[in-house]
Amino acid sequence: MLQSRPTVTRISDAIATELEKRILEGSLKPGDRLPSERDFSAELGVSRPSLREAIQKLITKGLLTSRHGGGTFVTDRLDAHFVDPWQDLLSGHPMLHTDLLEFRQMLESQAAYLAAERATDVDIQRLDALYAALDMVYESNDVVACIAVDVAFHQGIADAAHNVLIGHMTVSLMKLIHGHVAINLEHLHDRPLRWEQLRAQHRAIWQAIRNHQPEAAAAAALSHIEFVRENLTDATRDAERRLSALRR
Amino acid sequence: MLQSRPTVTRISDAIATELEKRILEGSLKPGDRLPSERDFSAELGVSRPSLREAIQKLITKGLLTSRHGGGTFVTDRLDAHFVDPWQDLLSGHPMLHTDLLEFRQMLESQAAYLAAERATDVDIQRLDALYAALDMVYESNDVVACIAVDVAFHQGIADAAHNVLIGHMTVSLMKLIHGHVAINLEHLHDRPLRWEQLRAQHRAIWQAIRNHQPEAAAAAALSHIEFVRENLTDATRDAERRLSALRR
DNA sequence: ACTATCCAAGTGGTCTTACCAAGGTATATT
DNA sequence: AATATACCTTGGTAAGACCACTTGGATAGT
Repeated sequence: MLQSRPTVTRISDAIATELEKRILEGSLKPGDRLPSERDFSAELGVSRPSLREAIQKLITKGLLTSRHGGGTFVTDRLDAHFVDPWQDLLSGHPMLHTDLLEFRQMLESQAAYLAAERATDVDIQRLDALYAALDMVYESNDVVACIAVDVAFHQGIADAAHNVLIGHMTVSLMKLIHGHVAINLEHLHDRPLRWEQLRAQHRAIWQAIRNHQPEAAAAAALSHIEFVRENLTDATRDAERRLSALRR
Repeated sequence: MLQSRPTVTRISDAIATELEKRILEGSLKPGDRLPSERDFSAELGVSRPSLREAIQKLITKGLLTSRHGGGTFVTDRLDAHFVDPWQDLLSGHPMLHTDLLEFRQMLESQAAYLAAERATDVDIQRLDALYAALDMVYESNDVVACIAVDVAFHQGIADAAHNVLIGHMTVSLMKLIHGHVAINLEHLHDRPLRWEQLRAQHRAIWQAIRNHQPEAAAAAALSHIEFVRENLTDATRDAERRLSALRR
């Protein structure tokens, strides 16, 4: 295993690029812990020193960190690089939320499109589970759980798109969005009709991806975020109204 | 010797920094050959695996190179120091190029769409200037200038979209893309027909934005990147062909 | 005497084994 | 029940052996 080396003749290099690949593809997510060196070397079919050399390489690249006696972990530097500039930008300027939603609309509709094209059987299975969880949790009144599952659902779609950049971008944006989703769900909480619409939208996206209908999936995702946008403006208007009422 | 480790608990790190120091100080000049791993490890008073880990680290940093059966040498060009983490990741994983272009296609078509909707008079003026410069510089054979203006043109479109995220994202991607644009233009340089197509595509985007035709602008941008994608696959295939010819 | 071939020493690359040191956990002791 | 101890797992280091490749000198053929 792993012995096929394209141009390099150093197996530690092969291991390093393999690990890089797994990190980029997302099978090794930031924060994940690698198997122990002994187990992992056995699993890869290489010796422990070779594995170590590869790990050290990636540590110098900043992709991994290791704690003596603890384990070796994937750094979250990749996401940090993309998000950091925006994080403070957004927190300081709430008016950027519309920009964010616009961007999200583009990103998620494209993700849905590609997911419908490329989703594998395991992707479908994962989405099925996520949708089931989503449907379930909407019955309860646990807003926190709703957010978590909602985010996981959209992230699942992005992963099914099989595009590294889309995957990482979605992760980044979701971290930013977290707060918005809270506002949005809060606002919808006592509006059963719209709550029901939301479920229908998620269902439409899910079905379109399942049936491998790219155009339909993209359209469904588009109108879903469109719905969220309208709702969010409602919500913020309500909030402003309350504020001005207080000032009066 | 060397056992005193300031903050790090990893002796391979200590060795690596020590070697770096020697290289920077000049006691190890570019082109110099290191002692054999066995001798050197004995001389430093460390084990060979530790020395090797340190050497591998410096190899990934680009400071050393090793030839199987030959020896380990100090690299003669020390420019490899400042590398964008994403940059070398991309160069190491060609499969990401397709992902990147796919993402760029989505991003730029959306940017063109929004730009056509929202471009102000000053945006238009700036785009006019950029397009004029682009048209001008294509006459010359200055590839470097072509890249710069090309990037500036696309960045101008992104700015005209008046979405902070799209703007920032375009800046980030353009930094990554720089290399690709070079390959692409290089490849097109002696193909006048395609060169002409490229001009026509830029012109189409520019016109559509000028005339505030969002759909047309998006379509033009889409087909433009599509053209680039096809071209780039051609270019990489050519490059591979040359390589395999050399190996024969 | 010259050339071409071959072989052996030296070098990086890999593997195995063993031991040390730092976390973490479960258990026993108080 | 709270604390402390022993133990197990994990990363870090070391030593020795073997393999694969490079190199250069010795040898054999011309």
